[in-house]
Amino acid sequence: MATKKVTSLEVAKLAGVSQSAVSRVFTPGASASKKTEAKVRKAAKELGYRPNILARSLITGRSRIIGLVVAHLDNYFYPEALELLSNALQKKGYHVLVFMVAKTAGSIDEVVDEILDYQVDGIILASVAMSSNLASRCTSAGVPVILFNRSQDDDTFSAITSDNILGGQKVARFLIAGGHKRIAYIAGWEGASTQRDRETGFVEELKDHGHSLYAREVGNFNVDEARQAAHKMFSGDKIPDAVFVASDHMAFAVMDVLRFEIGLKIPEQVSVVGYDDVPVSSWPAYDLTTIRQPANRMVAETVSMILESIENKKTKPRQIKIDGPLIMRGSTRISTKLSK
Amino acid sequence: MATKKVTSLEVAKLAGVSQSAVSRVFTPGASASKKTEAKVRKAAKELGYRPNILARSLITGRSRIIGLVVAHLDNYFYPEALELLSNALQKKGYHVLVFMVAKTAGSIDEVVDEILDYQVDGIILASVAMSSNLASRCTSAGVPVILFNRSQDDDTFSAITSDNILGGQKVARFLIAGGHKRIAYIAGWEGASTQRDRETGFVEELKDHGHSLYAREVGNFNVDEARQAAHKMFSGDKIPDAVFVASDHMAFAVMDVLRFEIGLKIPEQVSVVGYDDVPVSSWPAYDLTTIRQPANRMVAETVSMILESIENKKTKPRQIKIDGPLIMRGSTRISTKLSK
DNA sequence: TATTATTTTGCATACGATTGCAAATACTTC
DNA sequence: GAAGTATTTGCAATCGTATGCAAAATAATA
Repeated sequence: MATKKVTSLEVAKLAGVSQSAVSRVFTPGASASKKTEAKVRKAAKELGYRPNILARSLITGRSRIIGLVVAHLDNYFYPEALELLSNALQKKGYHVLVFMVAKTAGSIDEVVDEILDYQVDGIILASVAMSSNLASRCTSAGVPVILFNRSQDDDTFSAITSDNILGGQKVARFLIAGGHKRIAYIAGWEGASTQRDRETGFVEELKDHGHSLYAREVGNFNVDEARQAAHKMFSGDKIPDAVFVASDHMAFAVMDVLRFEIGLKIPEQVSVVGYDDVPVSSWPAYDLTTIRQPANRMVAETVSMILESIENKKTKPRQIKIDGPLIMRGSTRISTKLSK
Repeated sequence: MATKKVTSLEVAKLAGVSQSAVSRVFTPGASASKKTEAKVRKAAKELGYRPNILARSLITGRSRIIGLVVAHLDNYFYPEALELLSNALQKKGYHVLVFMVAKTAGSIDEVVDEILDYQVDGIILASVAMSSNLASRCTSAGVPVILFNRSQDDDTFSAITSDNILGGQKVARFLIAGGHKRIAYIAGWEGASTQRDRETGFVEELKDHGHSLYAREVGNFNVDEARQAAHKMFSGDKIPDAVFVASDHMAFAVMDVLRFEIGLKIPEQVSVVGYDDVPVSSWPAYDLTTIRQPANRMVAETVSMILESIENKKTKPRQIKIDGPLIMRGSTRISTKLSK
């Protein structure tokens, strides 16, 4: 009934020691004799005492909270990443405070300010950009910032991404090797580095092999817009025979339009390639060829990097790109025989 | 460089007022004259001051943090719910601290203990059960607990769910009306109230109409096990003509098995119904008939209920069930001869 | 203008822990 | 058993903010 908070002082009284002794027992790396430790532990258990993390944070200056800013969870790559991140950080004694934002750049600064209010030990920005103005706020506050699945031109930030340029190249080589002649691209949101890199790698590699982009539309990483893009792209008489879609999620929408609205056979008439390798991609209904973003390795790098930055504020920002394989599935044809 | 924390004291000095004055300006509902408020605001902006939430929490006893415990994000209902929850709470000035847990009951108590360490103002358990032992810890700590998408037999907890019993009934009526004769069920994890309620409503309603369950397997809310269940269920010679699957996610797996491994036509040979109405259900490749869990309303109720409990500790626990419609799509046939 | 009612303000304390310092205790070693 | 070293312990200050209380300033009333 009475919402009683058990404090270290009460434990101390019960155990017959000083309050500092109690604190030392619960502070890793502090010295206490076996005897007092035993007494304190016993008293603590009896009262149900647990240290107040907030009070501890106030004095140590570390909250063991990591702020995570994430835009949408609609791309199923993020739930996966979030789960892995949270688990990995939990194992290290940290926890994740989640902040959702609209994609519009304006609100992000505001949100990061809120984050800083919580005295977080670090910030992870998932697929979100940040004004350099605010960036300096963070660094001057001593809070490391890491970009996850996004990079920014200025290398003031650490950033973890898959190797999007290389990924785009792989797709290009794969489609060319498959004998495709009219290769198209459906882009994500142009403000995203992931989008730009995927397209750059893809287009450059096409060019290097004497191909050029046969068609291009923009889907903005959005299912509805991807649908429209597919309609536009495949409405004429001379349609592409392969399309690289900048994310799996858009690719699913594109496949649905091609199959169920336009009536094209995949992969016989059109090959479709995505990017991310979210779980749905492997489901037989889509069976989508795609580039895998190795979420577990990306998360592992992110975690180790942010912890390192927390330990040692001097660490220089690094950009890490993690290579991911092309997962060949049934949405692409590989025969060199031409269909038209 | 110098990781300087700006404190209210520094602002006070610059503004030429006392520290309390600064505090009052930033404390909603405290009194300060226009003049000092202006001075303080100016100084604060100049120094980039923002109140330290942790220090504030220490004294007010409220952290404006809500602990959210969630098991897996693999069911795509949860990302959606998480996003809505986080957004709604953010609007009210709260933030979500995420704790991932394994589904095994043991670890949950441990996690809730960790949560309490952060002095959270409330706890939301998403699809997770809790020992009554721990429950009393929370209430005695004055921390309200709400179950989201799960209920527990003892009504010591507030719980928000969709009306799973009614949902199961709706599916039964719908399948019977569709003229199905051999109606089967693939269950979720038997430890979940959602599973039990869906099955209860379904089976009872079948019985009331003179039907009984033609077959039953268990999928444990798990894609792989759902696959196996489908294989088992549809391997004999006399197979069901309709199957209700306890979650959309499992239903997708079942559909894939039926179509691509067993070679059955949906809905001509088998009707499939799911539960949740996750976004994928409406995608043409699945086009799954399902019961919608109204995530937005569930979240709205959850938020208003937890805030209410925080304001007024005396509130009695309530169980709320929210009705969701059956969304009819292409995975089920509707008999032309039979009608009601 | 004098007097009272109302705000505003500063002082000092509290929230629940950590930690440097010095005193007290335990342990070695001769 | 005494002297010296290592360990444990309590005291007290501290982290950054909120808030009760009394004094000061302002507004309201006669």
